[in-house]
Amino acid sequence: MSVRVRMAPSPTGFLHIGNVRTALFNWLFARNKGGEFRLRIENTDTSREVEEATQQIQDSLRWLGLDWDGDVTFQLDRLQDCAAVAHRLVEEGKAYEDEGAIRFRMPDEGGTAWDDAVRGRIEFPNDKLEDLVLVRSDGRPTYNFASPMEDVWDGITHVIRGEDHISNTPKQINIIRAVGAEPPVYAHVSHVLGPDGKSLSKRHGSVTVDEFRHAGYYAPALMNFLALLGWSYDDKTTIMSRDELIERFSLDRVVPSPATFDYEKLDWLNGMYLRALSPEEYAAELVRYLRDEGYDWDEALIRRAAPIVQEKIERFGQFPDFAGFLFRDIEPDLALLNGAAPVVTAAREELQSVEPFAAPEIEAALRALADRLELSPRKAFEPIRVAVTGSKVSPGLFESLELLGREETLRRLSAAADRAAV
RNA sequence: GCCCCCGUGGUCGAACGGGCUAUGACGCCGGACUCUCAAUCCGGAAGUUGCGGGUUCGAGUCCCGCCGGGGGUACCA
Repeated sequence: MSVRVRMAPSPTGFLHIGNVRTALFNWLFARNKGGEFRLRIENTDTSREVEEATQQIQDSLRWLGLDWDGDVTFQLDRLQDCAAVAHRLVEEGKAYEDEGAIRFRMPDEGGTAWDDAVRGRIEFPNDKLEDLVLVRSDGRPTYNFASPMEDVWDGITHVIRGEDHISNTPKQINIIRAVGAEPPVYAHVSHVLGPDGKSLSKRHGSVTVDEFRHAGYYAPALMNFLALLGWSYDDKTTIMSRDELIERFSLDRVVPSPATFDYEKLDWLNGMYLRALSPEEYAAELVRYLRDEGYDWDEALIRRAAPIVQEKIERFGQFPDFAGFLFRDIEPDLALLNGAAPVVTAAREELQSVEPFAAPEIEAALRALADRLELSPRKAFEPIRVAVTGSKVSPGLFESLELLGREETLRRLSAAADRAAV
C-alpha cells in the first residue's frame, strides 16, 4: 500500500522553523517511499486565524522546495462531516451530549498504546484520559476530533508530527477506533530548540522561514541543515543534495531527543553551498535575492561583482554591506584614514595612468607604489581600501577598483585625501 | 500534583539485538598562505556517555532508583 502523509499547520502566523523541519521530514518520507505529501490547514480555531497565514505557509514551503500533492484542504470544510460522525457516536453510545457540546467516552480501564516510529512503544493508562469534547456547543469540531477524522478520511498512513502531540495520540487513537477505522503509524519528532535552550515552537516567538529567506540563506542549504537536525544518514555524511536526502531518509534514523539550532553551522553549510555554485548560478541567485529584497542595483554590475564575493560571504544577505560600495557612495571613517593622505594621494597619481584599468595592471601599479614608498603591501593598501570601499574589510582590492572604474576610483581617492588632510 | 517524552565534548550527531584507547562535523585554539576578510591545507584542546546502584569477564548500550529539561492535563491547535 502506498504511503500518504500530511503537514497540518494552523494558520496562526508564519511557518516557524520547527514546523518546517517537521514538514521536511514528512516530505522526505513521502518522496522516499514514492507516496504522497498533503497540505492541510487546521483552521478550526477561527478566532486565532491570521488572514495571510495560509498564503505565507504555502510560499514558504514552495521556497524551500517542499511540493505537496493534490489541493490544499481546510479543516473547517469538514465541519458537517465531523458533526455527522459525532451524532452517530452519540447514537451508538460512544459519546454523549454535555450542555450542548458532544463529549467522547474514553475507556477507563487498561491502556492505550502504539509503536511510535521514532520512539518505540508508548503506553498511556486509560484512567488518565478524560472524556473530551468532540463538538463545541457552537457546532465546531475540536482539533482532537477533526484532526484524526481527517487523517482517516484522507487515508493518511503515517502521522509525522511534533512531540507536543504525544499526549494527544491516545485520545485520537481511541476516537479512530470508535469510528471503526485503523489508526495510522505515528512518528513523533522532537522539538527544535533555540540557542537559549528554549523550544522554538509556536508559542515562543522565534524564527520563521521568511526570516531565513530575507537573511539570504540558500534554500537547498537550509533544507540540508534542517534534515540534519534530528536525523543523520551515518556518522560521517553532512552535505547531501535534495535527491540524496530523499534517497537516504528513513524514520528509524530520526532521534527522539531535541536538537538545538546552531546558526554557526548553518552559516558554514550555507557558505559551502554557495561556494559550490558555478559562477553563473551564483550570479543568478544573487541577482534574484537582491531583487526580492528590493534592491534596484544595476544587474550587469551585480553579475560582475558576484565572482569577487562568492568565497568571501556565506549568505547573500551580507552582500549589501560587503559590496554595497560598488553601487552607492561611501563615507570613509576619518579615523581609519588618519595620516594616510600621502599614500592615498600617491595612489591617485599612480592610478591615473594605469592602462587598461584592470585588476592585473592596477595590482602591478600599486605594488610598485608600495615598494617605492617602502611600505609593506598590507600597510600601503589599507588606506586605499578604506578610501575607496569605506571599510577595512572588502573584496579583493584590485578587482574592486576595476569594477568601480577609473573615474569613480580617482574621485573617491581625491575626496579621501582632502578629508584626511584636514 | 498526576501522565508522558527526552538526557553522548559548547552544538549536531555515530557507535547494527553489550566487546578494540567513544567515530565524524560545526565552533574554538595554533600554524601555513595572504592586499583586508574569507576560502583552502595542516595540527590541537575539549566527553568520568545527567547522577547512583545492579547484572556481566566486559555497559553509552540491559535492570532499578534518583536528578534535570520538556510536553500534556482546555468547548486552543
